[in-house]
Amino acid sequence: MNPNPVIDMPTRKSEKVVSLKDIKVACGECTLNEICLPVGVDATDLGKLDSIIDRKRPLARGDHLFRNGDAFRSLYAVRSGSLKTYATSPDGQEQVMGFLLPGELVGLDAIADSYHPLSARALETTSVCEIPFSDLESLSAQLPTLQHQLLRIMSQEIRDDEHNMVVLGQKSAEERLAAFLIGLSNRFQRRGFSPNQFNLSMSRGDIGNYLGLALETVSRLFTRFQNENLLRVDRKHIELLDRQRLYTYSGSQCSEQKDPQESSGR
Amino acid sequence: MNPNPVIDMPTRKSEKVVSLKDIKVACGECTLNEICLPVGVDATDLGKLDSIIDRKRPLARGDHLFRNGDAFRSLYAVRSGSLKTYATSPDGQEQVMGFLLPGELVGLDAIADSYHPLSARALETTSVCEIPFSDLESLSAQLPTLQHQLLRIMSQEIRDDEHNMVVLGQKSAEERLAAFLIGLSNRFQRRGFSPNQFNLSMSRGDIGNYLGLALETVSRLFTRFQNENLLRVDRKHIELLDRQRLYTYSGSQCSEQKDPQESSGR
DNA sequence: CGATGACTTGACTGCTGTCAACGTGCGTGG
DNA sequence: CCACGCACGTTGACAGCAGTCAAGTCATCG
Repeated sequence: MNPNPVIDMPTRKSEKVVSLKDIKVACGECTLNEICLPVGVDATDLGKLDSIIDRKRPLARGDHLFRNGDAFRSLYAVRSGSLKTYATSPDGQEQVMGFLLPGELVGLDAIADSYHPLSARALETTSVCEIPFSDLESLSAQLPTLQHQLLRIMSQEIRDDEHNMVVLGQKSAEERLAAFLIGLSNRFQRRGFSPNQFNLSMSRGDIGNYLGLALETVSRLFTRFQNENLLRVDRKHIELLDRQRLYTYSGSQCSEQKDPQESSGR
Repeated sequence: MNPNPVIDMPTRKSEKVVSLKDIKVACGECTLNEICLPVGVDATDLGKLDSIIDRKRPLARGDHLFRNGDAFRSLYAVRSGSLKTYATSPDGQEQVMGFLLPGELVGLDAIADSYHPLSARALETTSVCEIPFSDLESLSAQLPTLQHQLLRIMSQEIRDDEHNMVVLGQKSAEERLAAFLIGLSNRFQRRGFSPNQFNLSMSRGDIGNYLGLALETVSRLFTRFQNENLLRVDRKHIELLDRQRLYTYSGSQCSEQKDPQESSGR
């Protein structure tokens, strides 16, 4: 139920102090290392990367990883769980900018001006790896594959954002939701989860906000898609019944988060 | 009229072959070097950067710098003129993704998968510096300031794209156009042009496409803004009469392309 | 078991897209 | 130099998608 087959993690509600060693899992043993920062980095160099990374205690649902305006010191890689990032407008309105799944990097937009333009909040129990940026920069200068992978990840983020601009700028409500679901499905698949069945960790309101739609519209579309036998939805649980047709619904050219790095099997 | 006070350039219509030396201007002498890739790179290292950069002959209006699907080998820095980037959907539709002004880098979205996901086309006579990416990567590993600046530029791009997502997802038509004009104005100012008076090198159709609006809507808004004495518009020429009020119109929180690097004075 | 928050459904309004006609400026060619 | 044609831009009429407001339902948790 809780999408977390990746890492053993202290039981959710236990407040007892957990030794950091217990949740420390080296990149080499992390099942995400084929889609995360270490891609292409060989075993010996992986140790150097490991040594700068700090595995933190899990965040509870609703906890902030950082807030809009915080000084930028580190990037974070999601290890398990999920996050949302959002901007806050002067009048207090929230604008959801993205959802982050295991293996994805948060905070790339903060490098430019050394503070976080967005806030990041856990949507469920979530653990992250903290990667101090100055260390990462030094290490990148020494490890060409690491430098390359960092640039690739940032490039991929730019491309994904461009894709989102198309979705937001040109697509109808139903196309947006379809594209969103296909994108999520692809991302889950890439992480070894079922592409046809998953739980949404975010609310309807978050989805609507992210897609530039009213939450009522999202809700209506879910029931419509269900009536058309495209999918089955039960509260947070989604089952895609006809991924192909859903893809067509999305106005095609939807390939959000499609395999960025094809290196080893799986 | 032609926004090009930056670099001497061969006369527009002359078809005679121009020696490459004639248009070769080293980064050190380029007035854009305070907002371009060389930021922070000192004089001696600038020579190394220079040596990998290839200054090409100017593109004519309508020429492609690269096309969707082309292999990725180089980034390009705009030296003078302007470009638009756009995606092409399966059905041949164009989606404008951005407009590029002097000092800005094109092609950052192509690093991830080694081909260009977008096409780039000159909106007017435009010259660019070609920067072979493999050379840039090697050099970055040697020059920490160059590596840092490259990461900053990519981070800035991500942030700008996030800003655009807010504009497209949440803003009304008038807010979008106002935000677009404020953003352009800021970018012109940064390059030493007047922030209150400039020429649009792109068509109404391009603007609408970029903002997710029908070109008719863009046209209507221009006349409305003019009637409200926010600006004066004559064909391609725009004069902003009340930047403050236009900013308010944009739904605020608009700071697209605001001063990224504040290092040395003017 | 009641309260709270998330979600669903309905009715209505309005913004913005579409279709269509018309105006305007520029380049081409006579 | 003028006339024509074309591309680009403006303006108007109308319609439809999606937002807003509002009421009602459902699940979860104390």
